[in-house]
Amino acid sequence: MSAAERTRIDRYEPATIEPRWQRRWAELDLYETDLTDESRPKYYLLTMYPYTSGNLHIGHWYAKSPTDAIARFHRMNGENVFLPIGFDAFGLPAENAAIKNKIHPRQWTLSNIENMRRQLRSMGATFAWKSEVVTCDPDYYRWNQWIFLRFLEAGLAYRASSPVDWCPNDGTLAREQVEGADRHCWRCGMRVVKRELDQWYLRTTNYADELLDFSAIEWPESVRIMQTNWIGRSEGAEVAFTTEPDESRPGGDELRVFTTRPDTLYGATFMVLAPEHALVPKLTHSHRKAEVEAYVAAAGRETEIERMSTERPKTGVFTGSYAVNPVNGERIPIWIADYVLAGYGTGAIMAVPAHDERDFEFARKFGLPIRRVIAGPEVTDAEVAAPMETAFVSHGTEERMVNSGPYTGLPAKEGFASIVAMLEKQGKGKASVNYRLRDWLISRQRYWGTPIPVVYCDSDGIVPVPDDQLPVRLPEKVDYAGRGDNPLKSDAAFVNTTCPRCGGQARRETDTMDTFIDSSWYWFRYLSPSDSNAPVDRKVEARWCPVDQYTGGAEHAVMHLLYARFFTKAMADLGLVHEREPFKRLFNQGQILGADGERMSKSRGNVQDPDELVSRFGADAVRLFLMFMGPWDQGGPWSPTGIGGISRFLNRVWYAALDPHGVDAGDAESGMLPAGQDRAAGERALRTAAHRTLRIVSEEYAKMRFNTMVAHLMELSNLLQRYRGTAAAGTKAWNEAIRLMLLMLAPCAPHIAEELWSRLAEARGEAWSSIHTQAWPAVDEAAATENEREVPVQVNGKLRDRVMVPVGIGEAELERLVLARPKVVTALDGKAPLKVIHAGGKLVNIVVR
RNA sequence: GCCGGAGUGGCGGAACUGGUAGACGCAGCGGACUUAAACUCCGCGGCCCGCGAGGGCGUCAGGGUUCGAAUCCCUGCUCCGGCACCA
Repeated sequence: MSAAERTRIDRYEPATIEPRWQRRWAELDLYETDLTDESRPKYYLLTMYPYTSGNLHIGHWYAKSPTDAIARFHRMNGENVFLPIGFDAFGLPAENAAIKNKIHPRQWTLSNIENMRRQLRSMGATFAWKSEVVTCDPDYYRWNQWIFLRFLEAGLAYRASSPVDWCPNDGTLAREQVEGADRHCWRCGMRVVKRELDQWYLRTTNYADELLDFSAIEWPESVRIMQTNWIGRSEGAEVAFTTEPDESRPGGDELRVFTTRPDTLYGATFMVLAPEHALVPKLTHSHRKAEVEAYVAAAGRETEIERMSTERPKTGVFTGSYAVNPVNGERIPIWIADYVLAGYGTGAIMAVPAHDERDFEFARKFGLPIRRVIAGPEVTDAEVAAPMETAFVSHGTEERMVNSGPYTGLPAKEGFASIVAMLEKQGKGKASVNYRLRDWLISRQRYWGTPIPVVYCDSDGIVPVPDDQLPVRLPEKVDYAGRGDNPLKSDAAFVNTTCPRCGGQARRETDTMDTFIDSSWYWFRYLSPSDSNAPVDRKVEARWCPVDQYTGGAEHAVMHLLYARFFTKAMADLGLVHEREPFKRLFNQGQILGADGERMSKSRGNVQDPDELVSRFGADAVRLFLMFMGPWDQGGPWSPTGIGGISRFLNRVWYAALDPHGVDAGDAESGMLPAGQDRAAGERALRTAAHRTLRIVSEEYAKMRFNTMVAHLMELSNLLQRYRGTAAAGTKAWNEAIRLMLLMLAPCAPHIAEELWSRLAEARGEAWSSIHTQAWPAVDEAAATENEREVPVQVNGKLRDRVMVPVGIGEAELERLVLARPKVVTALDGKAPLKVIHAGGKLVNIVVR
């Protein structure tokens, strides 16, 4: 097609058509969901709401374009789709910006939201904007407070003093918000230190076992494994040792330990207590006092990083006391060492150096005895007696017990059970389960979050703020005064209040809630965003929950996704909701990295701005390109080089739809039907291709395989291109193929599909009705079936020929045909076939010797 | 160290449940159109040998199972994600 001819019809100009349709769709409320509509099945689709950083980057588009395509696909398939959007609007960056630019966090956040709304709209996505929630809105966070008060009443929230992870920027952190071997803050990267503080906790550990049960949800295995590991359930036993009396002390104190290896109890040669263990002062012998106190003090000063490093050699000191092993009455020394953690189990262990690597290292260093009590099936008596070079940790049905009194000779697994039973009988222990999971520390020492709704009264202690006084609002005027400190603390008008119980003077809690509280129930709020009676409308929730499909990044596997499950279960137990799982299906999309393969960040200067791409190529091209890049769960480095190919594809669709008879200049063949084809054959080929594509594409939308879905649309477009300008163009079959192409394109490239749809309707003189309200087309199976098929022919597994055969051909017939092929005859080289394999009509393999 | 996942052309990637490796696209090359360029269109394209027909090799490496392996099994290497002394 020459330039002159091309101007005969309008060019494809995304910059003019896209905003026009976006406006039109919004005017028509095309994507607002009627939550009361019960005539169609519901489909609750949720994408993780963005943090209000101010700008969307290409990663947001990568996450949200396919999500929007899913929404549109399901809507076309007759479901009532709800795809809400909102903003995660509390958090430290707002405060940092406030300090730096002297702008109020609220103002910073709200203006960022304005910009992000504009950017999100430019995607042309089907978000139900009228259901939007913004978490820094008092109408939202008052329900954080309300739910917190219900948790408090139910004993699910409590205040406790313990050593906590403290980040100089973010204040205290939950356990899962501290990352890496160097123990840094997940958000700002600062190293954390330990501090002893009074803080608020939520009892996530109450739900440890239920959180391990994933039977009601379909989540990626990797996430389930991560959560399982994070919860870290260990089955074992608690064993009571008793302290020995000596010349200065009476003894008789009970020292309980947790062990996962009761089968090794005869191998315990010493005990180790965490330096913080309550019995340490009492057990310290007078002549060891100085040394022990110095060690405890040093351990207290150390940062977590030093203490937790596995590289560091073991340290510890002897207390001077001894304990008695309940199974054999043996007297073993009690040590303290910082490799034993105060916060896990009982804060004390029995050390079995022969069968635990850490205890082994410690015993070696301090010359403590190492006694083997478990041996593998091949180990001889002589070897059992020989000194050990490493700890032997395996214990299954193969391994047997040695040096274990009456248990000697038993398989380790049996010994485990027998010893636990014996301990229980004698009252010296019991089977016990421990979890790595800790309760969720939610207190944060900063301004821009939800105030924790309690006051402290000198006479009444901790008093919850009554419901009718909610929300406890953040004061508008904030004085940062240049300190990194929480400005609420120095805000007298906020802090000083009266006790709701006695009316006397009281102080408000100045800590605010972890922002993960906000995201732990936000999808419930989307269902009734302005309900002023309850956080969740149970009627609507009953119909719409759980979320059918949740999409978002894998980085939230053990934080947000675990908190959300905990909240849902706790809220269900409080009768606030019906469902015990928040998200039925989860999909983790991959992450888009910078062109350098590194995480996109302003400081690296590798951030791709989507606005710029949209103005150059159009939203449809950007969306399609992101979907085409590769599997959605894979992500990868950003490279814009391929986007031109997508533009070309959309252009070809444009001209095929509007100008079927146009022929582009090319070689002499163009504009002619393929050799041997008449118009009818061309039409048949078009119909077959269109319906086969529809069959595959429908499946790929459902399976979220967008990259191959786009590839198949391109194949169909290439075929249309071949017939464009031929006698088959503009025929009924051609128009059908175009129609199917537009319908298939509609979920992923909504603007161009709508534009062409409306132009074609106009050309036919029909009234417009949006392509996005059309039903997904049905495959014409008769058209999609071909009557000939190509069968590859192998000789000894090597491809030698291909034959076209009628579809229903019998094996004998096919075999005769194949053996007569010249290429096959040559390949056989006169040898007689030993065996002929028909792989279900898909392939023929002739085996010769 | 432990637990996951992945290694396929110059690049992104495709290949159903063991059955034609490299779909689709990018970059590249040749051609048409153009005064010219861009755009657009037609064609070529794993590597090696060959004018060609064709042949040999080829999915991280090495071994195995099978008529047949990118796909299954064993051993090793590399990369990515998670965990960080949890007794």
